[in-house]
Amino acid sequence: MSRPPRLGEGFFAAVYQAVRAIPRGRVATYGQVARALGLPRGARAVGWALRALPDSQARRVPWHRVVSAGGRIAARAGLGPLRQRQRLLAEGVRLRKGQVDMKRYGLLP
DNA sequence: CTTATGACTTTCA
DNA sequence: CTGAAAGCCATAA
Repeated sequence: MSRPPRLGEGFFAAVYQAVRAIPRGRVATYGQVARALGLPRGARAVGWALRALPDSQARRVPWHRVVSAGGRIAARAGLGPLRQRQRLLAEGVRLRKGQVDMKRYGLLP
């Protein structure tokens, strides 16, 4: 049987896999994830992939551990930012002025 | 093929 | 600290 066309199969999967590798209680930036994928300047593309993250996968992909440069929670429509904040707090990530202290919780130095 | 979009990032005023 | 602008990347249309 032939496979159905799977757009962005590689890239999306790579992003999700990289995000799954972020340990509980730790966070990484979009830029760091992009780097891990070999795209030093593909931060926006990572955001695109997470935006397209289906609820089914959201269960096993810790998308809330991905933040913007400096530890800020990326703004977007809906309750996303609020839920992200709650999830982070729930696993012990303290916020400093609404931002994550990357020195302490950043996965990478 | 060309445009437009967005969970980004960095630089500059 | 704010905010604008430009650069970047994968997709969507």
